[in-house]
Amino acid sequence: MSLAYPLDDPRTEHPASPLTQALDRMGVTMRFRRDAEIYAQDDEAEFLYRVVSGVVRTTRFAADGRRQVGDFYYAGDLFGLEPGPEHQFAAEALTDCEIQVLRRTAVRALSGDAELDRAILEATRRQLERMQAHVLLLGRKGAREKVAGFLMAMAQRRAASIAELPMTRQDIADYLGLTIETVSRTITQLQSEAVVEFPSQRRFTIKRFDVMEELAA
Amino acid sequence: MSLAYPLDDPRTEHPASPLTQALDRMGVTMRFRRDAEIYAQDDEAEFLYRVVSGVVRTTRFAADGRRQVGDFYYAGDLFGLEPGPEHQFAAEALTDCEIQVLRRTAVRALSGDAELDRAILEATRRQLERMQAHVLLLGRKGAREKVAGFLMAMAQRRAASIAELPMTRQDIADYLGLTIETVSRTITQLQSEAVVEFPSQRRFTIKRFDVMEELAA
DNA sequence: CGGTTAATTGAACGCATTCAACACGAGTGG
DNA sequence: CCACTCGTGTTGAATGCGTTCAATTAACCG
Repeated sequence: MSLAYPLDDPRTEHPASPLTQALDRMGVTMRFRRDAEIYAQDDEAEFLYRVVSGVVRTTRFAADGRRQVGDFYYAGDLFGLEPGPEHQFAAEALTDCEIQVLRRTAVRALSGDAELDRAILEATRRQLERMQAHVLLLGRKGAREKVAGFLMAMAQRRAASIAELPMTRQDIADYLGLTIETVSRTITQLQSEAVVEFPSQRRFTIKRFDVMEELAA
Repeated sequence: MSLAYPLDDPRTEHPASPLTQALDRMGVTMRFRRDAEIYAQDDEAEFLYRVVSGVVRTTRFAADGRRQVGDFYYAGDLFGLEPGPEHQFAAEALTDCEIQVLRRTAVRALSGDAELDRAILEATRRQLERMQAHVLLLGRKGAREKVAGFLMAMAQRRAASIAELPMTRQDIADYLGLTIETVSRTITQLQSEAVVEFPSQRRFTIKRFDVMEELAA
């Protein structure tokens, strides 16, 4: 079983919050292989999850079969914070990954620890912020703007000058509310305009940051 | 100065949470007239807000001048919970309204009150839930589905069989990532199919719940 | 090497947009 | 009462962009 992407992924080094500590102490680390389901849509929201390595995506299927990708989570990110008793989105392993899992009731038992509560609130706030950014992206009219916005966000996740896309074009399309063909065409177009460069299908660098910023603004 | 909509709006009766109590005790009630700005995009996020009466919308302007409507808030709803030090969206009075305002530092000073923290977390969770629903709406392909989804959500806010739309077609369009013309045409079409009925431009009832549910699913 | 999935490219279509004109209601003043 | 205005909403016709369907190419892995 060889991994498509390295498991150790020292991206955003989150500080050792009480929540991280609680997960380390009381959480169980589980492994999922590519495309395995971590939890299902409409499952009880009874656990809290943290990505140790790999990448996770959340998805929701509409009645007509269309799929909406909610978000992508990288090492250090918390997910499963969705409100309500049931998950609105399913969570799947985009790549093979390690996930720390903690029962919510365990968090609640630890409560009274105001710092822990605050850590969860902060994580929820971050999640909200990302959803707002997603709304902004989806609200954009043009495919160029959507794709550019997505690539900019992906590039920002990486400190390195070259960014990787662990997800397929289909994932990107379902995230942006477009089709694979449109995503592909748009990327090709941005390349031909020397705005971005794709040395391979899943790796890219931004050549004209100004143009991209303008599109993603 | 006559109001377009009644100020007393006993819709969702939120329970008297610690947060509500704190707002009642320490909050200041302010009045805004239609289209007045409650806070600006990129303002410091230093207050917490609660709608007493009237309706509020949050908006964000892109660099190209396009406007994205983030959400609509009714009596009892909390807003201004956005993460980060700055507001991602501006808040404006959609109708004349009364707003209770509470300094965040005041909330923080009251903290240690675990119940209060939990109330804020719950409000943030609800906000997140609404953003997720918004992402789902925006991700939909067709204008029919978007408009139907919006009308369903608006109808659910009202217990009454007849629902009101305090916002303009432009607001709806900017919320759904469409144009006013498309919103108008779609509504006309739904009417001609006897799926919804608009006795006036701002009031409607759903005639074929099954069809609407199918579209909004 | 095949075999399979992912990604790109091409051509025709369809839906939302754009630009423009018109309708409607509320408020104002003759 | 009518005429006028302004904001809001509806309707029409032509355009354009993303989609759809289809075929081809590229990448990955046995």
